[in-house]
Amino acid sequence: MNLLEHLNPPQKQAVEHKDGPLLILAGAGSGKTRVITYRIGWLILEAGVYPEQILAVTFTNKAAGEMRERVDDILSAHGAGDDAEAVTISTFHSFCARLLRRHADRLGLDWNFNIYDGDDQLKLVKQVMELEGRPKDRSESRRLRGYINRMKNQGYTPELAHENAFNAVDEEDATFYETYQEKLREANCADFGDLILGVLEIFRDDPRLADSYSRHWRYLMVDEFQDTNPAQYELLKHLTRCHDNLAVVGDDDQAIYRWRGATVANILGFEKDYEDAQVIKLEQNYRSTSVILEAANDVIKHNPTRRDKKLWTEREGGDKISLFTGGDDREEATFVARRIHEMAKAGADWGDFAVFYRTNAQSRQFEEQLQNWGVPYQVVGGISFYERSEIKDVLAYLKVALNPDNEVDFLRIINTPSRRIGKVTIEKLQRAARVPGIGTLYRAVRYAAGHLEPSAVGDAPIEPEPFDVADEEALADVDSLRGRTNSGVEDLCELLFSLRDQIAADEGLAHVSEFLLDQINYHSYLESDDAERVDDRWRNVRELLGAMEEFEQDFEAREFGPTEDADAPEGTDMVAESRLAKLLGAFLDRSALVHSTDQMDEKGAVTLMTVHGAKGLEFDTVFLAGMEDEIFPSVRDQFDAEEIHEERRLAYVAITRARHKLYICNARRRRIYGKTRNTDPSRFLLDIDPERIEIDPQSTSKRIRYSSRRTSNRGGYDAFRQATEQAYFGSGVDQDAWEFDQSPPMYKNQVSKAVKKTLAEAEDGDFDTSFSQVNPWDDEFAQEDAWSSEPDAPPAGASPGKDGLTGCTISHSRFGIGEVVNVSGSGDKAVLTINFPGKGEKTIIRKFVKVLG
DNA sequence: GGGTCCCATCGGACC
DNA sequence: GATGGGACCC
Repeated sequence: MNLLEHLNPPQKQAVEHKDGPLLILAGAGSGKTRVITYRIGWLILEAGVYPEQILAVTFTNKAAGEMRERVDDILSAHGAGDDAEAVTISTFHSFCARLLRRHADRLGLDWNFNIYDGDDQLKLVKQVMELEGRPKDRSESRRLRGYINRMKNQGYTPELAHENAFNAVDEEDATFYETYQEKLREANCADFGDLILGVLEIFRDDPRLADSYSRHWRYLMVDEFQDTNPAQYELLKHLTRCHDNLAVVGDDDQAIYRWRGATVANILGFEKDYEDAQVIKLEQNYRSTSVILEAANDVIKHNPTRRDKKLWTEREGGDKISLFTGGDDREEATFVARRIHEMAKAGADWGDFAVFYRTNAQSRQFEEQLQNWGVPYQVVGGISFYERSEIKDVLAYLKVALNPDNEVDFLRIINTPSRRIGKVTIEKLQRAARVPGIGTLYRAVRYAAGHLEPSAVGDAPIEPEPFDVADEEALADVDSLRGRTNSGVEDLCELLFSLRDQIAADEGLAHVSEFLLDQINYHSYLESDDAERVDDRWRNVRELLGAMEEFEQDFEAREFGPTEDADAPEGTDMVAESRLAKLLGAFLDRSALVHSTDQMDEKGAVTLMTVHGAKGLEFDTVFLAGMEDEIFPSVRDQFDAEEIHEERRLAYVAITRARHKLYICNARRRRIYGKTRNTDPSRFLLDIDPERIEIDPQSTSKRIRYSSRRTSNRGGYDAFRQATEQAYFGSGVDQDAWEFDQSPPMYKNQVSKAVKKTLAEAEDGDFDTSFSQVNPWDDEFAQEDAWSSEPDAPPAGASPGKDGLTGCTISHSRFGIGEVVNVSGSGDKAVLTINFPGKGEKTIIRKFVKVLG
């Protein structure tokens, strides 16, 4: 069989691993997708495994799609093309969404629940805050959303959140989480975190159900394993209850989703959890030249506690990395556009180029300049198609039609386009919704519209049972809305009834939407809303309908997992039984879970994306833009050791995307939040051996270390340190809060506020203002040589401990015995990075550990 | 009671 | 630069 002939020995070994746990440490560009797909092929073709028994999990739909395609190719080439369909290849979220749909009732959800995205989630948080009489506070609502997501990523239900609360603030947040969760269930909705956590709850509750799924999918494979969070890890544990055939592929150096709850401990400690795990390292890089690879290594080697591995390539040498420094961010963008234009003229394809930046906001300059130079481009990410307001509007109607309890979406559509239902009316309806016997906003609207009897599509009758004066008043208020001429409430009610009738009658999805657009006169609404953008937005709406038609054609309710375990469908709801309801549900799920990075397939255009979006991709020529401190690494992360490690990994990911040529760009001055500021070159850029860099002839600055600041940003760093210590030691908080471990509790926020303040003070003083007067060009004449200047202050966390603690064994009251892997600062307040076997790495203040020697 | 406009605020990477 | 909330006008 020639299946394995194109694989190198470790790849081959990984592919031919059949049973038992397997950890594949796959460096950037080492062919990991190849290994996964060939292993799937090998299991089916050579090892007698049924395709239905294989489950491959990825993080993005794009990765899943690509994997399916390649599995399809491999199997087809060996005459088993039909088998590819039967393999389950899915993202964590899609996979869980499907499981959850099947067993929704076990969580107190109905079959027709909707999925809330981050925006919807924030709206619900605000509603709950209002309900609790908390003051409106934007940052507080965001913080609470963040808290809830963190808990869910940890696999914590509200109950567990309470159990793990350290202090009063935690308790309060956990209580909020509890209320939020109740409201979410009342709305018959699930947020992203719920998809995973919900399945966990079901499995925790009924291990036998987990067993049956575990017996069904006997061979599991997980891509990008370093980005799994504790909840996802637990999910995998449930799914491997009846076997231990778990093959994971990952690279700890590419872990960039810590902020999403991912924990590298999963990959660093895999063998501890799966004791007889085989470990295979893929270290040969097939993608990049050695110049690029070594530059990446220059950067990443500053991170402590990496799994030992060394990438190598046969592609010795290669073009040096070109550095361009512009006077400002506009010059930077102009350079990129012009250089791409030149290279394309010389024969390169537009599709060979990519521009990476740290934040989406940076894309604007590049878009403008690329347009100026007539370069075709596509922006990946940013505001996704499904996040556009016109798309969300249309989908909100459909979501409510399917699931009228969905309050967030109900509020979205109640007066869009205007039905003259304003704030006061909405408040009345919301009060009425709380009257027993009414219960939801939808039913309040039906009540207000006089539809007390059940509707044709099986809604329950409305029988309000007021039990106090407030209820009576609420009902009287809502009664008063009834019967007014042109009542918007009645219109809305009629519209929802028709939509539900059409779903029950199994009309086409696009047809129903067409009807909707017509009924609400959506085009004129768009026109009145924003006359300039109406064409654009209407085109988006048409595109959505096109997507529906396409989806409808391909749709077939496919089997998913063991059929005998499906919870029996119940009820005689006409909507529930229609094909269109299932189709619509599936379409809405996909809309919620598909991100715009997933639909990037245009050839013949330059790709613009964030570094996060770039993971897993490769391009001939990469422009890595905005390589300045406070941009990359991001301001928000530069003082926390763990965060800076993550930023460094991000830089590593960016560099290793390039096949032949890497450009690194930055600007000496940049407009940020409306203010122009001088910049410092990124510390990651300075990490790269200058041997590998050449200054582009067009560069404004002829030096790598172009900064004209008198001091390095050391001053800011010291200010930070002081602020941190004050924040920690001044407020007398609970000791356990001091470790900023994988699940940073709530103190971070308090600290960062103090830090911000101190930094602001530092800048008001002699720190920042002084160099705004310095001629930005003067460093060309500076006396220091570009390379003879002192090395930068080591980044936080990477400086060697003065106490000689590194390598010491210590003990901690909660985590037990561990080994110090890194020290920053000194004395009692030194920040230690400690590896606790089996528990992963924690960052703990010196005075809370006992040094054993 | 609803609609509009202006001001203030805040700003990350994503399923 | 977007977005949301509140003041003010209709």
